[in-house]
Amino acid sequence: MKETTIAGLAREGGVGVETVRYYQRRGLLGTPQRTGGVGLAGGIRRYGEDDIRRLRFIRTAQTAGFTLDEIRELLALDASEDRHRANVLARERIVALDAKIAELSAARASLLRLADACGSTSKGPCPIIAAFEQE
Amino acid sequence: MKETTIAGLAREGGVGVETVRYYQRRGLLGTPQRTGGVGLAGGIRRYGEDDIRRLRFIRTAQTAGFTLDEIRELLALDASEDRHRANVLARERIVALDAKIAELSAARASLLRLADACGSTSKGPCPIIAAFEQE
DNA sequence: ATAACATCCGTACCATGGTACGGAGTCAAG
DNA sequence: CTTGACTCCGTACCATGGTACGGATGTTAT
Repeated sequence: MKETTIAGLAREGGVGVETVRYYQRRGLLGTPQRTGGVGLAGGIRRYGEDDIRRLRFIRTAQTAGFTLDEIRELLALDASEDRHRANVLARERIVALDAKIAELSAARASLLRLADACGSTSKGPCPIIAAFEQE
Repeated sequence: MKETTIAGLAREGGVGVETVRYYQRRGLLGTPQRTGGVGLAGGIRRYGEDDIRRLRFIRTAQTAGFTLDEIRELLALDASEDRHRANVLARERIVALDAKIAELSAARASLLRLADACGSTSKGPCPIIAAFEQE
């Protein structure tokens, strides 16, 4: 069973150590028991595969546009029986995502107009503002 | 010739007055000469169609993922002869946009898997983390 | 000409998502 | 058994893109 330290976890998740710690503070990742440690103090926390999966999930959920607070809810839901709530959150996000994708596609079209207009050999200023006007 | 105050400009651009003022501070919008005003002080600034177009451009450029600093550069470029620079910026952003659109599409697929898995009638927890795992 | 409302501007504050610092403790190698 | 790298934790700081406050001044309707 592969166990690692916070640095290993961060590496596996493609983030920095400080970011892992930040997620812990925000309640997205747990803080395992410290191992070793003399008496009351010290010791190092060890992380396993579950933590890595969890961290990776956080990153991909972020790309889906969930905020860290929403991701915290999703993570709580993952273990709960509330399938309905999970379903609602997913569908809401799909709608938002579709809107965002449409928006970006429109922006892409504008940029293509811009690049075309400013790629030609003719002289003079490039009408940047105008290129966005037919949105 | 339709002239308006900052509140009208903000309304036309779909933003708040404070946001307009923020863009002015950031150098994205100008501050026209104050009209009226007794002696050295006071007077109200008036805005025209150009300002409205400029403000709308800022908003749509933001949806294309440009930062306010980049938008400031675009606005400066709009009047300049540097067609090449404009072209480069546009093409760079198209590449970034394509990547972002692909990312969002992948996230959408994950969410659809999630909604499917959690929409079924069966009981138990909904595997939210797992639904994102085949990315 | 006065009340009611807008503008102007500086400054402060906010949310989000981190990133950095520094002192104390821990651990493995030589 | 010391040196060097890493961990832990609290706290501070950062960038981005705003939002709010408040006093002085300007404008407009009655």
